[in-house]
Amino acid sequence: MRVSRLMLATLRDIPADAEITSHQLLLRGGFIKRVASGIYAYMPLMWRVLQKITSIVQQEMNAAGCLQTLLPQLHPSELWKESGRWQGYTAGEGIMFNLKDRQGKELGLGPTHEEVITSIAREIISSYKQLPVSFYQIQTKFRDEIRPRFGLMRSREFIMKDAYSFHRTEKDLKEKYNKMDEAYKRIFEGCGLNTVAVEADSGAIGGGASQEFMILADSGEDSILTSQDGLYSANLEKAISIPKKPLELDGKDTYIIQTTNQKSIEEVCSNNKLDPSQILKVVAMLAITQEGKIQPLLLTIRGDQDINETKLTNAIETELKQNILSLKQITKDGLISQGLSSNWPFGSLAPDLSDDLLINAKTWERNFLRLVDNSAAELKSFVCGSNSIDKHRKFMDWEKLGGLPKKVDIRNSKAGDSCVHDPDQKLLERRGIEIGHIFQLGKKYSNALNATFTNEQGIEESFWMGCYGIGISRLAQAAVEQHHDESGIVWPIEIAPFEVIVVIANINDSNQQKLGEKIYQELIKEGVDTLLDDRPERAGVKFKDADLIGIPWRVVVGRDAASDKVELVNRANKQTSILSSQAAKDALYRDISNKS
RNA sequence: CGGGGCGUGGCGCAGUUUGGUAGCGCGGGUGCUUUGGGAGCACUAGGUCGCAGGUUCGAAUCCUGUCGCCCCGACCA
Repeated sequence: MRVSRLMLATLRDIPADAEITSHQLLLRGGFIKRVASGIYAYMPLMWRVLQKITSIVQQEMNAAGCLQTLLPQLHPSELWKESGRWQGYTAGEGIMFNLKDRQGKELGLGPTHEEVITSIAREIISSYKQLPVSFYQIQTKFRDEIRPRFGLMRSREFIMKDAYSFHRTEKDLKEKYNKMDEAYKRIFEGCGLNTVAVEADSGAIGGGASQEFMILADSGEDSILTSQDGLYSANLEKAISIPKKPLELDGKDTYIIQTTNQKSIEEVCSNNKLDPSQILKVVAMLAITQEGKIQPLLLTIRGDQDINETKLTNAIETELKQNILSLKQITKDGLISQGLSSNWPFGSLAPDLSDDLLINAKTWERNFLRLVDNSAAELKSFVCGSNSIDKHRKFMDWEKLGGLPKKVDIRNSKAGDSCVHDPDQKLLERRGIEIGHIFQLGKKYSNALNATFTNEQGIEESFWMGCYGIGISRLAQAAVEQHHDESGIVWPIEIAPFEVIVVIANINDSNQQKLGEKIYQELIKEGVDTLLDDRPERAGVKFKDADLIGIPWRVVVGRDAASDKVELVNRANKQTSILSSQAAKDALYRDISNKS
């Protein structure tokens, strides 16, 4: 391809609406154009990158025995109602774009494809003899994100590879899961990326074991906790750890301490010579379920710890056996709108707060779901609220509070905590961009959609399912986030839009022109993805553009063209060597064939 | 949705406080010069100042409404 015909439109200034480097560089290099918030056009250079990623993914998926398909983007609501996800995905803060057709039938624009693939599997798979089987597709998905941001990192329309596997046994599923784990590692390595695999929550998709693949970057939206020895790493949502030891509180005889105007843990501590680890933090919240139930919650955790909403949501779902749509704080306004007294002793709440406070609630459940985090449950003696304003109780224990509520892990792990696998190891916190996620779904969807096969005994059984995603367009931008310098993008050669750019320094010099053309033609003939910068620009402009768009190798045909000498420049390390044109080509063939 | 910010040629911005001929840099076109790290000179094209209403002799500027975009939080590949 000739740069003169490429519609290359690079920008010198940083577009105002791009925050992170990778987004800025993709816009400046003309790789993407924003069409609306969270909706982007992939321009020719970007499309080449996406195609390269796609082909690496296809190769590994095919090698892992997955069958490529292309599933519809328009999904009938019936399927999503069968799985029970229609309401959650469309109502309120749901992320599924949805519409009605001319008959008034409701349709959703696919954010993910469990329902579609499961409904197909139930029709075509009837016997254990057909199992296992895995399908995958690479295509555009739609999610009406609450807040699109950072270009392709969180867009409303994006390209994703998703795969779904069907098995007769859990063991078989686990084997596949491990195989996919390996395939994923090869894919990311094949794309020239450094990734970290972390344990993850399975989130809205639901199911069992799950693992995310992260690209480490300060701009990442996820927090990752990793042990120093590298043996443990998990997403913050999922991470478990041992919190630091609480300071002992010695004393058996409970008494009231006056805590006037001391609302926060910090205030109570500094005024009464206490440590946050000696205090119970009690939080009143509401959980809104998919069935419309509004459940008041009374949550207790150690004062120096924080609640993890993902773990909390999971714990409540287990308790209530209903899906949670959202969680929110109980506020005075909320109490008033329920016709309840707004005089709750916020700031002095205790785990034994009476259900009587809810007795006149209009739409809320009239009792608290009480949960206590392990960190608080383990305290022998502690300070806690007294359920009356400005008073706390010192030297309390769980017996005096009428026993321990349901014990759960709803605590955020944090940097500095000890690891479970080895308490001598401390957790470190880093930021990451999630580019892949593999799940063991189990039977959640096959049960919901009644997708069964007949086993050897002639008995119908639901499929064991797995699901495996890679954000193709996000991966492309994450690659830029990981590989760039002050001059622009430094594409890993495996996914670069072109492998080589031949720059004719001065197009008016016929020696340069002829030699440049010749090298270009020969590289093309050898199957090297080559770009020829044949524009009548000054050399400096062409160098700047080549650096910005990040082509891994640059061949400069310039002053010494008459004596068949060219310059070979490595974009990543800026190393330059002056070679005969043949030697330069040989060097390129060597490097590029090593990589592919 | 809550909080913050911004909409002025393709891109980056000034002008808005205090109403009075719409400006600068980059980019585009033409010509001459230059030709290895975003060249110089000259000429030139390109703007309903997001949109709608209002106030005023007069609105980019003041008022009201509305739409869009970006950032921080809840969502996720």
